[in-house]
Amino acid sequence: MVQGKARAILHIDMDAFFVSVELLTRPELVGKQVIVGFPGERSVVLSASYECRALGVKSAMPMSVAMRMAPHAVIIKPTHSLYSAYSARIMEIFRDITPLVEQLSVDEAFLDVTGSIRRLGPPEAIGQMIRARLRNELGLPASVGLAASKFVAKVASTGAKPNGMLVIRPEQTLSYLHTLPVGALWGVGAKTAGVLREMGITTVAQLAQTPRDTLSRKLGATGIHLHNLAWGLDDRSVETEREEKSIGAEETFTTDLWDEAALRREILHLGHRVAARLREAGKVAGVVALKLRYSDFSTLSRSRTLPVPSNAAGDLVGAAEGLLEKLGTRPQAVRLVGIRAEKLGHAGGGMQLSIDPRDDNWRAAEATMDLIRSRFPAGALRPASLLDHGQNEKKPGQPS
DNA sequence: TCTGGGGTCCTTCATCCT
DNA sequence: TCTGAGGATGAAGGACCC
Repeated sequence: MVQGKARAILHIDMDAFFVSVELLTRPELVGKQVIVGFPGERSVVLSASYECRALGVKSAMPMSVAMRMAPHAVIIKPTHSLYSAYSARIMEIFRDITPLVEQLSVDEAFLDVTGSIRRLGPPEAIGQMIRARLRNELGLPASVGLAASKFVAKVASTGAKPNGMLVIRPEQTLSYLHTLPVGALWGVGAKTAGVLREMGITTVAQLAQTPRDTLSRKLGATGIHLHNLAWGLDDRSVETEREEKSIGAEETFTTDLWDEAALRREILHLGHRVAARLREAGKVAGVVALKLRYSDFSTLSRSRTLPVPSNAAGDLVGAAEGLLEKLGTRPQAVRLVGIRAEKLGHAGGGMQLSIDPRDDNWRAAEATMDLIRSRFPAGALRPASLLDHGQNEKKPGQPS
């Protein structure tokens, strides 16, 4: 909703972020077809250079399809630690401009620069300044959208790609939005687009002209939300604080798995990964969820509330194994297994009490493992039950 | 073409409690 | 003691995003 003095919201989105970071150390690949992702059969494209995108390659596309579309592309395995490091430097630059930064992911954020105008000049100039700093200080291209609301700013940055800036003034909002397909709206994916198509709606303009009741009947609250967006109504503010609501880990096997023991080993492995991340974040889990995906891609999840919130791997693994047992025999081979910690609380507020002294020993052992992990490379330490087992189930290049 | 891994949010259904 | 309504909560699944 644009009322009174219009806000100045920037949405900044790095261009082909993973690829751009990799090219910093491989300048010979600039201007070439480059894909970041695992070359394995079951992986997907994480990021593609614009030279690849011109051939139809997109993020999240199966790697096998991408390689067919761009057979000469150079494939680079991802270096997530590097992307995190650059992400931190990008966010530093943003916070140098304004404290009102809402980080959406490693490579994009909203900035409310309404209060920075007196100090730094008009928002257009601030946007260009940020792009220049990203380019000069980090060597990374970014696209910027400027509008009076988060949603329109995001749409604008998409329209600005690659390496550009698009300003949508309040009075231009509707004429711009109504030129777009419904898929441009945040929250319209393949399914919702399909429902809308069946209703004869393929553009934002058509969506805007559809009665709210009709949309509500078909799509529930989503329909009302989309109708608001189609009229440019979005008064959400830039949120600087965000608390994690869940922490999880999952693994897709190179070949689908029937072997019970191998499945349990993976659950043990994932449980330790999740528990370590919980401890690192100073959190405890109130609920543990187990996720299985079968050969036919059908997915099921089961969850269990822990008697006492915990961040000990033993507790997470125990709950996940209990859920697995409750499922009984599996109708198909398993393609993916995952564990997620939910209903997170702060660790330490109420230290877990246990009647079993062995629990304290385990917790002490896990705290020691955290310490060793922090000083030595990842993967140097793992539970004994994971040694010399199950290596063939892992995807190539995946840490274990 | 055949689908990763990390998340968030929403809807629906079941269960418990008053 | 039985029954039904309605709210709160938990569990499961789906859709979506990057």
